[in-house]
Amino acid sequence: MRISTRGDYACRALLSLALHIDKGGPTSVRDIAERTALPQPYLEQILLALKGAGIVRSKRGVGGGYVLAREPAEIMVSDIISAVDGPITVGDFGAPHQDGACDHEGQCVLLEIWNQAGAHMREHLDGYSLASIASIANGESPWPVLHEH
Amino acid sequence: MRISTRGDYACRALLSLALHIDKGGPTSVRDIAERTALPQPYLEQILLALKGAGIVRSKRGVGGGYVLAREPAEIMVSDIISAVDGPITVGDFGAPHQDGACDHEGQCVLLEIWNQAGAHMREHLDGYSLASIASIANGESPWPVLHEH
DNA sequence: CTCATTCTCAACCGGATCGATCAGGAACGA
DNA sequence: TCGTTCCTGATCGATCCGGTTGAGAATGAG
Repeated sequence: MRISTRGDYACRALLSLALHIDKGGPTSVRDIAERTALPQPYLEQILLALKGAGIVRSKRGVGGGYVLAREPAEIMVSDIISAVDGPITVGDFGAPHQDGACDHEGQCVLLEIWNQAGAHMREHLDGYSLASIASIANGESPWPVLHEH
Repeated sequence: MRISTRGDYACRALLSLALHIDKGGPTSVRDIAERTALPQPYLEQILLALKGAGIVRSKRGVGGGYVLAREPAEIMVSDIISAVDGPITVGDFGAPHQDGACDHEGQCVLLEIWNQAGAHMREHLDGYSLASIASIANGESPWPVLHEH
């Protein structure tokens, strides 16, 4: 999985929403763009995708903007990435034991290794919620201890 | 890191070399292409990159071809991927605490998460050598137990 | 009702990358 | 000298990516 700037931008925008969640009301795209220093028109497009995935809600008209649709603790980085960058996989190879991908020598084994890598990735990104990132950013929480192999 | 077909193809080709290592002599690109069912002209290009990275050696003229430059047990999947697909990272964002990437809100934290993901990836791909893959493919070894998070 | 605000939608663009091919050229061995 | 085989570099079409543009439609303040 390559994490594109879209995924990064989406996370930055949502992190900004999470950090200012006390304000209660919606935040306009313009404000988010200013706080995060991201290009506003591009950000609009990304927020639309996040809305489509049910991660944010929107309100139009004056005083409108975007709000997180769930609690920050229930929005995982993996959700965000797959909403804007598509499913979290490491490559677009067929599944093992399908479409003849394993007809030659030990190639199934390689496919399985790529799939494992994708699964690792998903697990890792599933270990961080907006809430946890926000509190690390605030200095309220330390970095979690990571399991090494 | 997105693993492209180049990385996959490179591994398949080298796995083929490892599986037929008993023959001793070099194997021509044509033979490798036939055994792996990969497009030969494309494969040539990939093998050239692998040669540049010192993973295979080549011999020209009749009876020429490619040979693994090291023991299969000493060639890691991570070596192969980074030889043909470039460094194993998850995205091309600047390093944390550099070029102003962390000027806005808690964005450093996100960068660090991406870097961790890349590191995980590298470790995972560093856990398989050509030799281990070959013996799994042969049924001589079982799959290793994976650490879950 | 009117109007500025704000989200929504769709097209578009330049550049990069990717998978793949093609056409020689250069080394090597018989 | 000649065929085999690697080597080099150019090229190609398709796709994606980061980003812009421009018009439209809902909303609420006045």
